[in-house]
Amino acid sequence: MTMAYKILLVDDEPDILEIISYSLESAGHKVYKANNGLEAIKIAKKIIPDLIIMDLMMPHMNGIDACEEIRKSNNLKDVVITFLSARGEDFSKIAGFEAGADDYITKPIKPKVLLSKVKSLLRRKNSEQVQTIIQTNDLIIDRSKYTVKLKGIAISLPRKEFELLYLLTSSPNTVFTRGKILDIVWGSDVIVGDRTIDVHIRKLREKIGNSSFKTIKGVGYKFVS
Amino acid sequence: MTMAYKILLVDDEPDILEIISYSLESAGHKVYKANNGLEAIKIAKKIIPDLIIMDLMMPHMNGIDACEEIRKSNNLKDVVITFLSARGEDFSKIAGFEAGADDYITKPIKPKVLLSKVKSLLRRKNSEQVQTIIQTNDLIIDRSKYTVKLKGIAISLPRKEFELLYLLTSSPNTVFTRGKILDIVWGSDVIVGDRTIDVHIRKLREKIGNSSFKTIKGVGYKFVS
DNA sequence: ATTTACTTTATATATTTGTTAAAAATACAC
DNA sequence: GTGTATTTTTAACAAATATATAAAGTAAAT
Repeated sequence: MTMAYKILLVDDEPDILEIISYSLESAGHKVYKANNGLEAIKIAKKIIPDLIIMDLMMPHMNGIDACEEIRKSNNLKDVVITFLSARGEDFSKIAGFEAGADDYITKPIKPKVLLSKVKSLLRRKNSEQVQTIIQTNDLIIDRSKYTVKLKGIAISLPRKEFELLYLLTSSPNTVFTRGKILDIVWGSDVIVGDRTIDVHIRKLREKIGNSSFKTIKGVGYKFVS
Repeated sequence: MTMAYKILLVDDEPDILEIISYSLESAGHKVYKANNGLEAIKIAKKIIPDLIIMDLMMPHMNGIDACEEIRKSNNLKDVVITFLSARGEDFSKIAGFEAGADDYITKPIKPKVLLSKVKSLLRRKNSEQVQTIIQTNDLIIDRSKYTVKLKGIAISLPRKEFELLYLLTSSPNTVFTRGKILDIVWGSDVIVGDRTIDVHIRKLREKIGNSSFKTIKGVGYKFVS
């Protein structure tokens, strides 16, 4: 009954990477590896891990900067991040929390300690989850599975379209301004034009039905149920 | 649609001040400038800006101290404050937000990024509005949802009509002069004729009912409940 | 190499908003 | 009450804006 999680492991020492990954994998998790912060960000964006375990000191990009960068990404806001640090790096530890880390583990790493910590971190994450399934007349949207059913038939939506649909259906009959949509779906740091939203709405209309999405000129869009 | 905000810009480098202020001003904001923290506090207390963009490192008084000082002032508690920081400046200082900053922007500053951030910060501030739902005998008006229900039936109104209805119903049985209506619904710097208001009233009368809107000849209109 | 997702751009289309002028209503003086 | 001046209503039109859509470019994934 142990759920398998995606864990991203980031360290520049191959030995550490090996040791930790072995113990996590034998606990049934799927482990991805990166050698530095830059690589970590790249992989994280791709796989959207449940947990990131990251060394503080690394070449190219250190853990704190990487953490900061990761927290900026909309899809990765809720990922649990924990740092690995050598004993005595007290100051950095504090900085790590400010960067958005959830916990830290001191080297040398004892597999047992690590596993129990991972378990507790992921449990915390899971219990914090909000509403993941939205139902309307014709739609069933499952956030955790990333699936949409229209009148019982599964349809597949790319990420942005899904997020947009999810946002609009989360408050039916409520108008969302383009600004708000950009903030939530794209994230406040992303710069895309307003027309981009229109195009995604169009795609949703094609797939879900024209009448479900109402344009409020001069204001924004709403999902009608 | 584009609301003009008061933005206080604080930096000791005249060039930066110039560049940022130019891009903010061309976006329609009113920009005030200060060269250091002390000056910033002085100006802020006077003008009560909507947003303060402040450099971290400045002579006389640095950004963090100024920020703390500003947060102490009662009138300035709700002002949005964002720091400017050079890339690589001690992260703990920036990300701590202990001083009460809401966000930070790293130099070098790209105007597009800045504007998008400003937009999003100010939107956040604005969305913390209070009363959004107005109820009268037959009407339910929800500002945040941008919806109007007349005797339980949803009707849709274009923006200006909605704003006008919202204004009049926000104080039923109170006469609004055309001047006041123009100021609030159209904005004080927009120039449209008085007849325009009459026409919009007419449209509301068509949709909501003639008797709801009373003309006070020579004065203005009121919503009767 | 091909497909898929996302964004941008330009043009077409639709809707909202604003103006005008004649008609109607109202206020007021006599 | 009647006439006159003033203000508002109304409808039709003009102008300004916002959105829809197609097409094409970009980047990433398979």
